[in-house]
Amino acid sequence: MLGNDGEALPTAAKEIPPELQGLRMTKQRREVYSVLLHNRDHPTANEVFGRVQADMPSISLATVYNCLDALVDHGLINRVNFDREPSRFCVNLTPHVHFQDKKSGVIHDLSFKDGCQITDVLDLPNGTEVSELELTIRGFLPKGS
Amino acid sequence: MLGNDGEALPTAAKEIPPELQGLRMTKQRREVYSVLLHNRDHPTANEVFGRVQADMPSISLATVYNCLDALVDHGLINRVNFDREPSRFCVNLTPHVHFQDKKSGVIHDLSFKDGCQITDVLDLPNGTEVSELELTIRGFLPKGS
DNA sequence: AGACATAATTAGAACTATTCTAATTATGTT
DNA sequence: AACATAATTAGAATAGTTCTAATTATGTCT
Repeated sequence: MLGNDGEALPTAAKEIPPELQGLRMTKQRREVYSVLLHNRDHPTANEVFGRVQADMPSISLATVYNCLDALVDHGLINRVNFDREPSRFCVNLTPHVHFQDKKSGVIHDLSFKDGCQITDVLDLPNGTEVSELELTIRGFLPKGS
Repeated sequence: MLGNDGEALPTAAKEIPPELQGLRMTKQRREVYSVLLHNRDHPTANEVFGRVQADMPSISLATVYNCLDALVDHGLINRVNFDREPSRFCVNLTPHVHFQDKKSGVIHDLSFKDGCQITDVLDLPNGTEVSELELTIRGFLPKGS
């Protein structure tokens, strides 16, 4: 259903980054994280479940939810919400927003223009502390992108 | 739970704007819309249900959902989603984003700086057509705003 | 290594916001 | 008034997610 952006990807498992400190890296969490690293198409929990089952048929859906929560809590992945659709998960930790192409359904990560952030264009009271910010866009990409 | 921003508000019912063309204005839809106009605190469907029941005890929750959907479809109100929490509803039709103060829980409408829009700071491919865009922010307002 | 405390996993039940179904009622039109 | 159509309603159904309680794994301390 959803495609893959096709970037070069690390081979995971062996290359799990140091943010993992403080998170008990169980087989299940490693596998969930690895699945997310290998196919960065913003899968839902259920899609992750399906992919993990290929390597680990005995895992339960509850565990997938638990693992995803743990990874989000430790800042290794992000949760992405479009409206009230099922949450999706994203390993891209750089500041970005999400754009879903209405033709293909593919979700793309969109960066900011150099040196820009969203709050540059917003009328925020001086001294406001932003803790969480989520921007989702749907639309049509130009032909041939 | 949620407060009211305290703006001057029209008395509704009598002052329903012309966008209503094409929408059959039933007692229930009028009442739902009127409730939203009178207290602009971004209530959930369930909160709207509770408020409408004061004037119209026989209304059903399904009708409230139907009415909200109809009003959204006709562009009279907007649906607001924070994560996967219950949808909230907003009569403000001007371009704005939503900020929830983590201290009070109150949701504020935030405007753009003069002449700015979000896409100004985003790296969108040239010719991208944006159909829907939602930005939600959570954080802390400075003391005494 | 063995024993212990703690945390993670699991299956399944439970929960909640929302949507659906089918029957009834209201609306606007001829 | 009669008709066709759309809206309302109660309640059942659905779907994503969370909870519960039992089991298993993990890391630590001796």
